[in-house]
Amino acid sequence: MAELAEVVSGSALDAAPQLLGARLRHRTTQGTVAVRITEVEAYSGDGTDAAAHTHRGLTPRNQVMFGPAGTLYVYFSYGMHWCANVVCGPPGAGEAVLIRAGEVVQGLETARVRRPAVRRDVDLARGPARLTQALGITGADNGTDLIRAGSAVSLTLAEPPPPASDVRTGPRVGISKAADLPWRFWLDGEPTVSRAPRRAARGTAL
DNA sequence: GATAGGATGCTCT
DNA sequence: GAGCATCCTATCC
Repeated sequence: MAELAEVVSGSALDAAPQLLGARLRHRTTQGTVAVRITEVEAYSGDGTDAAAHTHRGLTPRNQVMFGPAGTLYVYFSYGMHWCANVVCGPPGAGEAVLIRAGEVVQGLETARVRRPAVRRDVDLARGPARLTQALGITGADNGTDLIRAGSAVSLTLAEPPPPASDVRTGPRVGISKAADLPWRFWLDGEPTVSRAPRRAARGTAL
């Protein structure tokens, strides 16, 4: 099986589809919650991606994204939401994969307590901000090493990986720049995948 | 079911 | 001061 360190050391675009099906786990005093990742987006640091946080260079907020691959990059968005990314590429590349949605596979009770307004379990982590809420991830977890055993937040690749025939790709969601790039990846048929605002967006096979 | 609009505060120009 | 990698509620089919 592919090693996580090896996967994330490649470009975000290469790593993103390989992170589908992986498990993201957060251990806290409240309990451990884990999700199986069903939807991701790649953000490139090669200068062509105007939507990437690193597009205009190093800032205090995005410095983690310029760090080593396999690090958790958490940022605050819209004044109320946290979003989680996995840093990819060599140090200084400024690439990351946004974790957009997942299925809660461990700690269901804890996730429900954190998101009491949710009626259906498939909505617990459907959307990037919902996913961090269900896992209990906040800015305090920014910079966590996802590869090191013993970290509060850890990432484990799917074994076996999901078949390529189940992976779909299409335009990213919720951005205004470089919105035409098909750098969103998700698992076909998963009810936990967040839907595109408009148009059915069935996506294309990988 | 689909869509529109408000909430809310950090980040960078 | 403008712009967000969003979510939730209300309202209308």
